[in-house]
Amino acid sequence: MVSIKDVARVAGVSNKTVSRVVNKEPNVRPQTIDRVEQVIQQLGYVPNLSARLIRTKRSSTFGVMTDLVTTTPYSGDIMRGVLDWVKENDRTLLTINTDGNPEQEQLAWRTFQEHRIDGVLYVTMYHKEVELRQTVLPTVLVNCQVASTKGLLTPSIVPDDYQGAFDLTRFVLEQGHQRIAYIRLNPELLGAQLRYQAFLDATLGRDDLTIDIRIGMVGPVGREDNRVFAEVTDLITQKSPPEVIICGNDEMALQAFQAVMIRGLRIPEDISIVGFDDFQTISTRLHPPLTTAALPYHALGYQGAMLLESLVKGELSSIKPILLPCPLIRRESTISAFT
Amino acid sequence: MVSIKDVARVAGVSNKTVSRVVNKEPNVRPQTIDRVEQVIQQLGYVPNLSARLIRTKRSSTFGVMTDLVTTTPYSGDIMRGVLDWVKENDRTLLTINTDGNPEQEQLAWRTFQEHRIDGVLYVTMYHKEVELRQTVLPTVLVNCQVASTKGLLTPSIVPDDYQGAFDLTRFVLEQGHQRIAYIRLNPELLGAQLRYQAFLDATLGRDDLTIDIRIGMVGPVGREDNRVFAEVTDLITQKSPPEVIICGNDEMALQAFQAVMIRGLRIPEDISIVGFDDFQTISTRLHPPLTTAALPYHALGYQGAMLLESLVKGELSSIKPILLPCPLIRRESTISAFT
DNA sequence: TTGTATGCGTTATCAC
DNA sequence: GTGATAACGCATACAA
Repeated sequence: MVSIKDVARVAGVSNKTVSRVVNKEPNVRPQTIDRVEQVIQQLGYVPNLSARLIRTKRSSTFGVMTDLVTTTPYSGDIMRGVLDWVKENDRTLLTINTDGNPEQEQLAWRTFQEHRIDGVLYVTMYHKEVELRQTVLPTVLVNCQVASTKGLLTPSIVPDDYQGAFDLTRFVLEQGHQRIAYIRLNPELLGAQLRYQAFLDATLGRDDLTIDIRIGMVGPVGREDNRVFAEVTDLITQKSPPEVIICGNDEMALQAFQAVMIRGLRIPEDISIVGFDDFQTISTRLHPPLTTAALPYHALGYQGAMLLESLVKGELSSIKPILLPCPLIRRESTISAFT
Repeated sequence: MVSIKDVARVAGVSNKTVSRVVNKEPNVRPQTIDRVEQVIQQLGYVPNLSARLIRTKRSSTFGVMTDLVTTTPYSGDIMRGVLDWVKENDRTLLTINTDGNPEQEQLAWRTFQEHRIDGVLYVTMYHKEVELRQTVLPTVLVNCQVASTKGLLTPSIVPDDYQGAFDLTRFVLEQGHQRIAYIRLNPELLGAQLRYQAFLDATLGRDDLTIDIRIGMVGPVGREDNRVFAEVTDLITQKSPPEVIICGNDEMALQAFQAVMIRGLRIPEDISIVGFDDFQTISTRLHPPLTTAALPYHALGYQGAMLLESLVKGELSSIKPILLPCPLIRRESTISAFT
């Protein structure tokens, strides 16, 4: 492989001059620059970042550690966000999948150290609480947060499930609906708890409402027992069925749609349905398309990387978790009760 | 940062001896090994891979270059497959997203060279043909193949869309159906062409069949105009509607399901529906679950990495594209015409 | 404006 | 079995 010395020899200059040209340092005569660049082209010289790292101690590389336990495949957009930031900021990305396994995480930390990574993004594919064993390297949590108070030293960025669900519920109430069904997500998910709590808070003190709460899925994350279809079927065959069904997420909304359609009811004329996530393959492909709240996956990754950069540079002022809004996406699966 | 010299000094041995212990080379006394390992623990020494690379010229790192233009989010499983192989084989992975943009690809190749990557996986998120400008590094194509004959030098691994669609069609015929509708995918997709051709070949010469072919989506990949719902509605309101609808993929099957359900028809009693991809969020969440063919995403990534390893080692005998089967997944959205 | 000497953390060579 | 020393490709300090 051709090195800086080869270039220097052929160009008839010293190593240092080549180095200056490559790194665009000042104080080189334009003619010399030209000549050196010619030789670089001609020999196909490409600088060796590893050699540079030994001297500078800055790898300009971030590591991503992820569990890849996914509830919706769109969470892959987090990675996309990270990759986009990294590309725009001349860094590179080392990715390791640990399946959420502590032993594999241990190995991952070690690998990152061996590569002299500048910082680590600890990414989970669904919003959850984690226990962080070690942070030998500057670390930012993406889509997850530490439970214990001692972990407050690790900055994190998460979606604002509470705000999203609160806005969604308020929207439904503004539509004038009074008989409301709520299908809960797997309580194991942190997002499920936040969304449910927001629903309760947003409906608090409204005694004019009739609220029917069901549990849609239970069991270990990713392999849960799905009861949504049965629950919705039960709901709509009651004497006085709900006017609107709020589903814990879009995947559940898909189930609800089918249960309703098979019964010959129309959406939204007979019953309104809302989801959560804005899982596009579902939300935009349903007839009618789904009113939901969007999880800001791409932004989580992008801003998470940004956050890590400022952490690495020591420019981070506050350490408290950053909440990214989940905007209400209003589509045609909901209708006003007043019309 | 603590280096090999620090360990050597504290342990009272030479650099080389520490190196021997770290790399598990022979010819070191057990006692010496113990002592050195103690000091390594004590000082928290972690070898610097960059420094090692300078000497050995082997980075033990693969690069992944991907366009991330995705038709189904499950294609992320390709990355999962790659990550799994890489983890099991003590390599690390550098990922760059190019959005399929040639200029960004250029930069990506350069970055890989700067890092002295051992080999590159060129991954596309849907099965397509690509033009490869340069392969300065050992490269394997995953989920894509080169169009021109000169590109035959680059090994590739792709799903066998043809086989999958052929088997699926044969399965439908064995069920005894004679009035068949086929909803075509965006013809831009290579998979769409292969699947359609397989359907034609599998039904060739069967004049007892009534075949109705529709185009479900057209336009640029990822932003296409979706006409499936309208086409299926049209199909089933005809005088003699099809007994089975073969959809280009699962996402289209979702549309077909809704069009059929809204009309009050039952699946599969009144009409059978099949998809392609085994896009789980859809295929297992439909009622009834969908008969389809599975795209082997994980295997593409996993075996692609394997392929790259043998290419790098110079052990690759044949260069012709590897086809991975798309197995038939038989679920309840289809029924025999004889019952 | 340019060059020389030295050091980074590791492995390779060869001598002891 | 073990160690001294050179070498890898580059950057830094300093000299010219």
